[in-house]
Amino acid sequence: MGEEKILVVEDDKQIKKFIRYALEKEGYIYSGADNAQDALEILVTEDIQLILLDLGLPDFDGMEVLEKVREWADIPVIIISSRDQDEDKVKALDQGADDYLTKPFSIIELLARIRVAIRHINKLSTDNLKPIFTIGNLKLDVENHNFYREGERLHLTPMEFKLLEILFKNAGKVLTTQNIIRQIWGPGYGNDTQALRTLMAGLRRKVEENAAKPQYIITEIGIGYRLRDE
Amino acid sequence: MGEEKILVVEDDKQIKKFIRYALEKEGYIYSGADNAQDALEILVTEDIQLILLDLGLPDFDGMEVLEKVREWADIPVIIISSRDQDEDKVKALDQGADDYLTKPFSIIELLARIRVAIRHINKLSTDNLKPIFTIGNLKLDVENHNFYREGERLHLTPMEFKLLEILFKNAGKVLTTQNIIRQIWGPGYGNDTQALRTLMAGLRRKVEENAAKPQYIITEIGIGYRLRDE
DNA sequence: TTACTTTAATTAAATCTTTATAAAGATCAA
DNA sequence: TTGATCTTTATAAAGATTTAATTAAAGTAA
Repeated sequence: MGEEKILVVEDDKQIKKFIRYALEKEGYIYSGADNAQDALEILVTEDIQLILLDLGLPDFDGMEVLEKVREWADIPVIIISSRDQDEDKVKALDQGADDYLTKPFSIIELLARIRVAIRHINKLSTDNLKPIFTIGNLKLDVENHNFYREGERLHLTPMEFKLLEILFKNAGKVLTTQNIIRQIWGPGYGNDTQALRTLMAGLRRKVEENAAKPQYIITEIGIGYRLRDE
Repeated sequence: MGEEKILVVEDDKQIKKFIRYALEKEGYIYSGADNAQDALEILVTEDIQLILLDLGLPDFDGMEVLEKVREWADIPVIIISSRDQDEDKVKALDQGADDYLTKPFSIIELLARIRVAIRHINKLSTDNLKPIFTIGNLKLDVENHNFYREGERLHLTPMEFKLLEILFKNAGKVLTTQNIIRQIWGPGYGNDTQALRTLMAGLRRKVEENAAKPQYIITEIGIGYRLRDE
């Protein structure tokens, strides 16, 4: 999130500076062009995720840039223009622009519309929001709620799954029993370490080859547990 | 193309009439609601492709409609509002709206922005278009609304079909009961897991050889259901 | 009507908690 | 270092609780 590279095509230095400041503050990577020629150059050499395009450029009309981009890629394009005629907006939007802002515009609106555009591309690429953890021959797919050992899917109870997820999220680190208990049973739960031990025994029976000699879930006596992560 | 059904949520009869005329002239199918209540009602009963939403509604705030819709589906929403404060725009766009137009707006700009939104959903749906699902000896033809087991066509009730479609679309993943309920009955529906269980029993009787030992629709106790996908 | 959906009641199953006991590790005096 | 003792952890099994499946009956809409 927030690491998208945005190309700003605008000849007014003042406005460009202003936009650059706002974008970088939000965590985006900025790239700038003063004219159509440079913009197209940057587009083929850099990995741009979104374009902010002014229509009034010194060399070509911004519409030509839009046309060239659309021949070639589906990068979202937000037009920023001083032309406020409806016909201009319609033409640009039908030419493939994703949004159209008229100058002067507020920077918070611009940023919100950038977020909308990025949401759209993320939906296209069907990003996996939740990670898939893999350690040794164990695999935990949190998104789809699946656990595999040596490629074979094994059933975990809800609490076993939750416990294993906590361990995976902190792989390599030692978690205190109290910490784990609080994460599973919530705060206000007594220090019922016995319940955790029982749960742990059941989980180990499924995770480990030999539960008596754990290879993954290591006990740190007097402290808690740790998932081996080499 | 041009046969999308558009829901217009707006209490001003004048504006609604105006928009209706424009939409129908463009070949869209019009559907109208005066308030939030009716809007949600229509959303669960009709197959809506796009929503034009006024924020100033008589019963609830339009933002609540937006929130409910987003809990449940990815239908594009274009806000049409007389509130022209930047903060309102940012809030709505971040809440999941796809565009924001301030009244008074020109009808040609509205139509252009509708075309942009529809372009987006068409891009989404052509990328992951799978009209006929097959798993084991089950076949689901969503396009023609047919279900086959071992080549033999079986009748499913509308809700059974919808449920099976959801399962097929997420084959291999575990779907929570709450998630399934929302997808079938729509937003604002209580956590009536019992209705789902009954529906599931009926579906299993048709899908499974032996409903007592399901081979396809697996129960993940404490979580939800999963369609086996190997 | 007829087919479908929802509600309700009963039965069944899986999961969670508790308890008892065994095993492993730590401590300390001689 | 050794062995007695205490502390901590592991496992198994019984009981309690939660969750799901099934069936039948009542309500709804075409």
